Amino acid sequence: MAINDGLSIGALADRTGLAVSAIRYYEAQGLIRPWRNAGGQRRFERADLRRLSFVMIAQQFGFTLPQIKAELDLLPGARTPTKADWAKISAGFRAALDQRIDTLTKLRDRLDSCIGCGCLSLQSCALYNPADSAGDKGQGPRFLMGDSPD
Amino acid sequence: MAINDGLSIGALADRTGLAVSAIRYYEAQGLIRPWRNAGGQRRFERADLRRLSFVMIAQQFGFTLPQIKAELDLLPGARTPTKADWAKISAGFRAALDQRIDTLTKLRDRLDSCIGCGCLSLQSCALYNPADSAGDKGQGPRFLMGDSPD
DNA sequence: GTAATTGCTAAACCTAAGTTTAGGTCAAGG
DNA sequence: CCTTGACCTAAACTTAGGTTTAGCAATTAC
Repeated sequence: MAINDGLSIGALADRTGLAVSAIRYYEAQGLIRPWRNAGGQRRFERADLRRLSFVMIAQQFGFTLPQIKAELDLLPGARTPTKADWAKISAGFRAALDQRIDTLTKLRDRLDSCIGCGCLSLQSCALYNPADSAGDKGQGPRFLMGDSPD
Repeated sequence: MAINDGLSIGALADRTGLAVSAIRYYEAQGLIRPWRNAGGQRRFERADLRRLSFVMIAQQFGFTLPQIKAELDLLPGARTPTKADWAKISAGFRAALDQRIDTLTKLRDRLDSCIGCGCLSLQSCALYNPADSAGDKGQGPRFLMGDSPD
């Protein structure tokens, strides 16, 4: 082990389970800032383990890398999240999650009403509500089932 | 209006709300099969309105285009879904939706337990469960928070 | 009849979150 | 010293679901 401590990228990959390429990519996106040893290789602090864990968890909650970076950048001194930080941030995660569950639940309710009504050619199909989409695929269509107003 | 009936791609775009480019893309993916008029332009049947509506709804439920194509291809004679078809298919949608809601609900439960325990450096963090991920982003990491077994 | 609109194709471009490859360097063990 | 394995960069490639552009052809409107 080198006197000049710090984890190599491979060690960090082993301990987080991330691919080496992913860690380099996260650095390119500004999520971590390793220093370099004399030979130009990346060296990481132990705190980066927590930082990367935070990234992985936040991804599970559906946040994009830029959003996660924004969260991390908000921490004073760009520090790695502490327990107290976590309590604050996780409350936000909780809210985002509630919202997603709520959206899907409403979609399910609309589906249920649609199974019953067989609305494959109705003027206004409850199944399509652009403002409350589960998929968030762009702006989306305005009419359904060939029943646009003539 | 041409004697030789059928909708032009622009008319179909207007009635579905889809972009013309999206409709051509769906054709390239095999979701619709328009014929061509004497001048080589696409002409669509009115049934394609329903077909595209079906595609849009299925997308909301999180299905990919290949999956949607598979559903459509299963219909006898590759026909456009009828009311009876819809009842069958929508039951499958309902199940998929239930599953997604369930996954998110479990994630929320894990988050709740994690807010309380402040587990930012625990050996086994309930927040990471690769087999039940909300994001489905590949295989994912194996350890969290820098506590991989040494 | 002519201009404006709409349609055609093929290929390039877009985002997100990485992976892969090519060609070369560094570090550790014997 | 020498080999092997880990590491380096830059750029290209991947998937999904399309959009944009360029250069023409067909249709429609006046």
